[in-house]
Amino acid sequence: MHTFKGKEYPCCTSLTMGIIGGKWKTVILFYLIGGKLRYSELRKKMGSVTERTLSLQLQQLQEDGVIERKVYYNKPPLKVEYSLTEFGKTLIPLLENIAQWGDYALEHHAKN
Amino acid sequence: MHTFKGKEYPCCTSLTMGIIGGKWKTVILFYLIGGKLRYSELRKKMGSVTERTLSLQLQQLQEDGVIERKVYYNKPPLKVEYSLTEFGKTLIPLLENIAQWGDYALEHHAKN
DNA sequence: TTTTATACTATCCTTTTTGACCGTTATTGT
DNA sequence: ACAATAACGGTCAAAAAGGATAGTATAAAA
Repeated sequence: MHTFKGKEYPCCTSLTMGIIGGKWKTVILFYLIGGKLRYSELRKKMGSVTERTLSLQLQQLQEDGVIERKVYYNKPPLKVEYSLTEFGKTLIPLLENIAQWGDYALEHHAKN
Repeated sequence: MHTFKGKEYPCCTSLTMGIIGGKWKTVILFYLIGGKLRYSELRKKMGSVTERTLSLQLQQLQEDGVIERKVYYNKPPLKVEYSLTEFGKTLIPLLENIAQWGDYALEHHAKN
């Protein structure tokens, strides 16, 4: 049994999944590999997500320390940018692996 | 938008997560890397899972074609063994990557 | 002046996931 | 005779995740 940021996980694989799991987190992280993005840019890239869900996921990723949020207060309109932290960048090889396997599965087993 | 086994995913990363995501699936798959295991062996290794949840997860992994179930009817007691399919074996590098990152996170960021 | 854009938050609700607990069939060990 | 093991499935309930919709503040654009 492992503990990370106050949550308990039965295995090191489930710890990873606790951080990047769920319907949208890997999608967000995958887009952020390319560099920082504003809230609205993320939303456009991820067509079907609702605003509430997106901001919840962003909050959780921040809490786990994998992304950071920077606000530019000078001269509205408000500008907020999200990016991977140094810790979050250690996820990049894994995220690419996940994306590659998804592509592979589609190509080789997409009968239906 | 991608479709796999009748389900829709907005991104190739979420397709992968749809197959290996959830609280227990990576744990099961990770144990199966070492070779086939009986239902009861899996249960002992995964202390806190309930039987119903374990069998549900096993069913879903079968439906997605990553594990297979073999029953030995000759001479009860019933014996059932689970193992990775050839398709499931293509997940091994990814699963190891996931486990390694979990370990890494624990070592470097386990303040609490 | 109404609309648009930005970056959210608040409610409420539905769906999905997970857990607790019990029942089943058959056989071997004590 | 009775308990234990094996491998589940069924029912109910709680918890977690996700979606729909609307509202906030500010300022620039039409």
